Amino acid sequence: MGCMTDDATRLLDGLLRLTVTMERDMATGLAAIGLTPARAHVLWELVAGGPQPQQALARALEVTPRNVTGLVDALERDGFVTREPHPTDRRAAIVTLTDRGDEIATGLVAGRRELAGQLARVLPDDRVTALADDLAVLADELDRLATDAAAARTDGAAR
Amino acid sequence: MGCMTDDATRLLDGLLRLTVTMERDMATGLAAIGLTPARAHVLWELVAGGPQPQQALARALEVTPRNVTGLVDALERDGFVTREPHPTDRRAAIVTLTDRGDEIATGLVAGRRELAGQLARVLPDDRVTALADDLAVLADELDRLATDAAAARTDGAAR
DNA sequence: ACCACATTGTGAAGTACGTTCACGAATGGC
DNA sequence: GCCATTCGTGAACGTACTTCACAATGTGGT
Repeated sequence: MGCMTDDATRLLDGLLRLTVTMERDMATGLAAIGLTPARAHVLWELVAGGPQPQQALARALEVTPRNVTGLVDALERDGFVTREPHPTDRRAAIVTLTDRGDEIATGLVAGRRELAGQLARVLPDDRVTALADDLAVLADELDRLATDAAAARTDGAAR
Repeated sequence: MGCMTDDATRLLDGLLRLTVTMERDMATGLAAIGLTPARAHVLWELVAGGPQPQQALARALEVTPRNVTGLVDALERDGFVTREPHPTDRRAAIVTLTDRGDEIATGLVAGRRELAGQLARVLPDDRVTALADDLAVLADELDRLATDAAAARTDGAAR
C-alpha cells in the first residue's frame, strides 16, 4: 500500500506539472499573436458555436455577462470580432468573428490538434489509448468528488 | 492513423478537462479557508523550503519580487505569516509561518495527498503506476517542446 | 576607509480577469 | 397597456501580475 500511495502521489504530481507547463505554454503562445487565454477562450467558443449574443457566450464560458462585455470590447478593439445587430432583438448584439479573427481562431484549433499529435508520438499507440481512457475516468471521478464537496458545503451553509 | 489522432485528441481533451476541474476545485476549497491559489502557493513553498526572504520566494514561485511583496502583505494581514528580521542582512525580511499558517499549510499538504489517494482508488494499481509513468513522459516532452518553441522565438527576435 | 556595484524590498502606475450592484432599453406575456 | 424578464453596460472593487524608479543596505576592490 505504501507503494500505491507513492504512485498516486506521482500521478498527481505529473498531472500538476503538466497543467502548469501547458498553461504557461498556452499563455506565451497566445501572447505571441496578441491574445490572452480568456480572449482566446471567447474565440474558441465562437468557432465552436458560431456567432452568438454575449449572453450565450457568458453561459458557455461560465463567466458573468459583464465579464464578456470586457472581453468582447478588447477583441473588438483588436479587430478579432465585431458586434452585429441581432435581426429581431434590438437589445442583443451578436458577436461575430472577423476574417482575421476566424483565421486566428482556426489556427488555434489546428495548433491544438498538432500539439495532441506531437504529445501522443512519444508514447506507443496502445498506451495513448489507455491513457485517454484512464484520464476520462479520473476526470469523471474528480467531477464526482467536486460535486460531493460542493453539496457538503451547501448543507453546512444551510444549517 | 486516423485512430491514433483521435486518441491523441481524446488524451489532450481529458488532460484539459482535468486541469480545469482541478483548478476550480482548488480555488473553491482554498476560498473556504480564506486563501487564494497564489497565496496558498506561497504557504506551500514556505512549508517545503522553510522560512525564507522574499527574494528566495520569488525565485521559487517564478514571479517577480514585487509580486511577492503583495502576496506576503495579504498573508501577513490575514495572520498566516510574519516578516521577521534577517539576522545578518538588514535589507531582507524573512517570511515565517505563524502557528495558524503552519496548521493550514500542513493541512493543504495532507489534503493533496488524500486527493491523490481518492483519485487513484478508481483505477487498478498497475494502471495508476503506468499512468504516473506516462504522465511523467508527457510532461518531459511538453517541457522539451516548450523549450524548443522558446528558442525558436528567441532566434526570430534576435535576427 | 572609500567608492562602485549589486541586492532587497517597496511605491507608483498599468494590464488582465473576474466579481457585484444598479440601471436603461427592449421584449414579451397577459 | 402594464409588468416582469432579459440584454448589455457603467461604476466600483478585489486579486494577480508586470515594469520602472528608488532608498537602504551589503560587498568587493584598491
